Amino acid sequence: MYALADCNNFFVSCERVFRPDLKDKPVVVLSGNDGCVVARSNEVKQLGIKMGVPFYQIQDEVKKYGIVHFSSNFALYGDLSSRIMSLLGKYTPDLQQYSIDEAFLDLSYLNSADEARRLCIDIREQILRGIGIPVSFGISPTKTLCKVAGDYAKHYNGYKGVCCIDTESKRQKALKTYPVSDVWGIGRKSAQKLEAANITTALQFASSPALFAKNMLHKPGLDTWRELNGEPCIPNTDMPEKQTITCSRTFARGVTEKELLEQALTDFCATCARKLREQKSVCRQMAVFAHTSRFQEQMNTIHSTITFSTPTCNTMELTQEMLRTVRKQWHKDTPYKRAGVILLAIEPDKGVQQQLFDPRDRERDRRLQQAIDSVNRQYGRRTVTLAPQMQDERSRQLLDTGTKSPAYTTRLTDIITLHC
DNA sequence: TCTGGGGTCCTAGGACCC
DNA sequence: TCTGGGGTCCTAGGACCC
Repeated sequence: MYALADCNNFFVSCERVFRPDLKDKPVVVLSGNDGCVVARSNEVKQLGIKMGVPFYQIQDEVKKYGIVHFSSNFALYGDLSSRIMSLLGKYTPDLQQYSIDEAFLDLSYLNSADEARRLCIDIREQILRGIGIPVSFGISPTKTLCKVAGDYAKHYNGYKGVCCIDTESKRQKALKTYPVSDVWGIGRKSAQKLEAANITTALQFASSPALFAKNMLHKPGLDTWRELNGEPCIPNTDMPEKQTITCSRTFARGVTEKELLEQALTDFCATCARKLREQKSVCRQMAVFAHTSRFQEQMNTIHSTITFSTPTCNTMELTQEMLRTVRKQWHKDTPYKRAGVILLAIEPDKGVQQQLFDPRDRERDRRLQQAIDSVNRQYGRRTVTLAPQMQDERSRQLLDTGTKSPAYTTRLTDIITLHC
C-alpha cells in the first residue's frame, strides 16, 4: 500500500503561510521574469484561469477580481518543502520524493487500509499545524491509483483530505467519473488518440484490452493501464543522481551586450557545477545555448556541445570552455532573450580516468574548488565568485522581478518581526 | 511590450559490426 | 528483375511529469 502526499496549490500555500491575510483571496505565483502563471489558488482556478497562461493575457481579470500576484520565491518553497519531506519521512521506511510538493510513502508495513487512512489524517493535521501547508493524501496499491485518490481527496471536502482506493468497487467507482485525460501518464497527445477511439473515462481505458493500450500508447501507456487495474509497475526509486543538470533563463529583455550575456552564462555554469559537485559527480559533456525570442519569425542561436577528455566538475574549467564557444559564436546586434547551460554524460566522481598528458593540474584545481565551496557554504553562495559572474545590480535588471516575497525562512534579514 | 524552468523515459532510425 | 541476416550503440525528437 502506498500513500501519495500532495501539497495543495503549493507555491500559493507557501506565500500564504506568512501572509495569512491572503486566505480566501485569489492569488497566483508567476514563473521567472513574471512570464506565466505557475500556481493558482482555488479562487483563481474557479475563475477559469489556466495553468501556464501568460500573465499579460489575464490583466483584465487581475484588475477585476483583485488577484494578488507573486514572483516565484524558490528559497521559500524549497525550504518549506524540505520541512514537509522530513516530517513525512518519519512515518515510512521508504519515502520517495517525486517533486517539490509531492512524495510517495511506502505504507506496506501497516496492517490495513484503515490504519493507513488514520495515519494520513494524523500526518495531514501535523503538517497543517506545524508548517501551515494543506496536504491531500491518496492511498492505494498502485501509484497511479494514488494520484486518482489524491485528486478526489483534494476536490471533495467530504474526504477531509484523505481518500483511499482499496477495494474493487471503490476502484470502479473512482475511475468511472475520472476523465482519461487527467490520468497520470496520459498527456495531451495520448488523450486525443484515446478520444478518437471513443475512450473518455479512466474506467473505459482500464477496461479495454491490454493489447489495445499497448498498440495505442506503447510501453508507458501499457504501464499506466496496468497500474489503473491495480497492478503496481512503477518501481520505487531512491532519488538517483541526475543524468542532466540544467540552468537556463529567459531575460527580461533581449541582451545585445556580449559581456552581459557572458556574465549570465558564467553564473549558470557556476550553478550547474555546484549542483554537480553536490551529487558527487563529474560530467563528460556540456551544452551551451543562447537564442533570440522564440516568438519572432527568425531565431538566431548559439549552440554548442563540448566534450571533455577528462570528465570534470570544476567551475573554472567548465566556464573557460563555455566562454570560448560563446565568444566564437556570438553575433553583434543580436538580442539574446534566453540562454542556458546543460551538463550531460554525468557519472560518479569516483575513479575518473586521468590522462597521461593532461595540461591541467587537477589536484590543484580540486583543492582550490574545495576551498571556494567551503567558504561559500559557510558565508553564502556569492561570497567567492569568478570575476565574470554577475554583479548583483546588473543581474537584477536582467533576471529579477518586482513582486517577490521575502525569504522568510532562509535569510536572517528577512525574518518577520512580531509586534506584541 | 509582455508568453517559465527543470527533469525522465521511450522509440525510431542511422551508423556500425561481423 | 534479383542485391542477407543478425546484432549493438548512439542520437534526436517526442511525450510526459511538476
